[in-house]
Amino acid sequence: MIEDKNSLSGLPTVRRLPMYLHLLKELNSQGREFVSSTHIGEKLGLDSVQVRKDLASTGIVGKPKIGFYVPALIGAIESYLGWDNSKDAFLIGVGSLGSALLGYAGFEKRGLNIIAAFDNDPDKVGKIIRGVEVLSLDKLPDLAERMNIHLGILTVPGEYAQVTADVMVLAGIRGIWNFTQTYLQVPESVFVQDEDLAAGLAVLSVRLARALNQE
Amino acid sequence: MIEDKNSLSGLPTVRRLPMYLHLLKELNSQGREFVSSTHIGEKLGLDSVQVRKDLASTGIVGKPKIGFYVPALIGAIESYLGWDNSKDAFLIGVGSLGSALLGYAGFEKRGLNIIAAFDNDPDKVGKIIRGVEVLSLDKLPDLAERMNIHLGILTVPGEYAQVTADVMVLAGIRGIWNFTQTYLQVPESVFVQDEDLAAGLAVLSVRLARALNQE
DNA sequence: TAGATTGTTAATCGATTAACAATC
DNA sequence: TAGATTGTTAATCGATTAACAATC
Repeated sequence: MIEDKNSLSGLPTVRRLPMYLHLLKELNSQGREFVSSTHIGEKLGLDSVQVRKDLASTGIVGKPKIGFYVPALIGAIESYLGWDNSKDAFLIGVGSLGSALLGYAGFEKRGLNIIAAFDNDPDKVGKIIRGVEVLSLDKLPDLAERMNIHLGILTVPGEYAQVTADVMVLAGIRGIWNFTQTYLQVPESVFVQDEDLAAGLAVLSVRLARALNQE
Repeated sequence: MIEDKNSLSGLPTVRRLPMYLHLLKELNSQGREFVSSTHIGEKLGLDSVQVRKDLASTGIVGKPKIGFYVPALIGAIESYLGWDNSKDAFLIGVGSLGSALLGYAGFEKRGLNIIAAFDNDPDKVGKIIRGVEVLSLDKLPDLAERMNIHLGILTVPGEYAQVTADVMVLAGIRGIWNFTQTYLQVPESVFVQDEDLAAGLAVLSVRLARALNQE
């Protein structure tokens, strides 16, 4: 079965699942056992039908009149997202954004372990930033193979994005979380997940302009 | 005319505009005068029809057989996004992500100026981080009014997100760029732009699992 | 039982893609 | 002129929302 690598089907749902998870963990820590889709929807500004459809995609089944058992729901979402399994990753480019991501506590609790960082700057190589050692980019191919790493977080300056991605692909990286502005050309076997701050800023800019002009 | 604040119409286009802009500036610096939608599409992995439709939303008009005049296109996109006008903003929460954003050079060239940062931690108040002074959160309401600030970047820990947002709204902030995981309850007159790293990580996780399992 | 809630099927909505006329 | 390219109108596709039967 061939899957279009640009297929976005189901992705809006996948993007909402972390919101549910966040709320459910809060409810769980408050000792709440059951929750209805109506309640979740109210808390997150979503329609209850959409909540039920999203949750159904994880395979969970609720009980009429009662709702969903919170611990089971948490487990189902984490399992669906694979956040109950550990995934090792490299981070490439230890600038300000890269450094911030190295210290982001949210990765670990979602199964993502950054086990090494890489940079070309001799001033940075050898340092330990937020508990992660910074290595020379030369060492990436060898290490990726030996440690069986398939995932890379790309935070280099835009002008080096493509050449760095080429190195990563050759080293066997199969997924690139791309924080640069550059559109990466990669083989079909590799997927790129773009995380573009500028896209959010664009929406923000347009909406702010509308809000300030219209009222 | 009442506008639904949750309206997403046109937003996919708005989110793609920064990509075009990035490419066009590169072409411009290479001295290229004209570019076709086909060429843009090839460089960015998009269909040429979609490129034309996206560009048309900015009001630009191309020339059959020739394409679009690059400098005019750059100007049209920047104007449509309002990136040619300066917008002042506050940043609230000077943790690792907040600090990284303070140093993000991409904001300035898109018309976003962070003119002050706020935090409740006495160790941080009074410091200057990446050229921006960190002030006590107490001072936000007074300063927002005096300086006529309507935009806030929220990077506090999740558990303080709602109370901090409440303070911001009372202070007259009209737009909140929300980097926390918390869904914010705000009045209709305020818009929230969520920027959720976990959403991207969720998509990445699901796609990586598929890629590694299926082949 | 009655009513709240789930889960499914159908309708709507918006965005993308296809087809094609207009134009330099 | 011929052909490449734009811009528009129609068709398709996927996601959201509405309607409603099933169930505890």
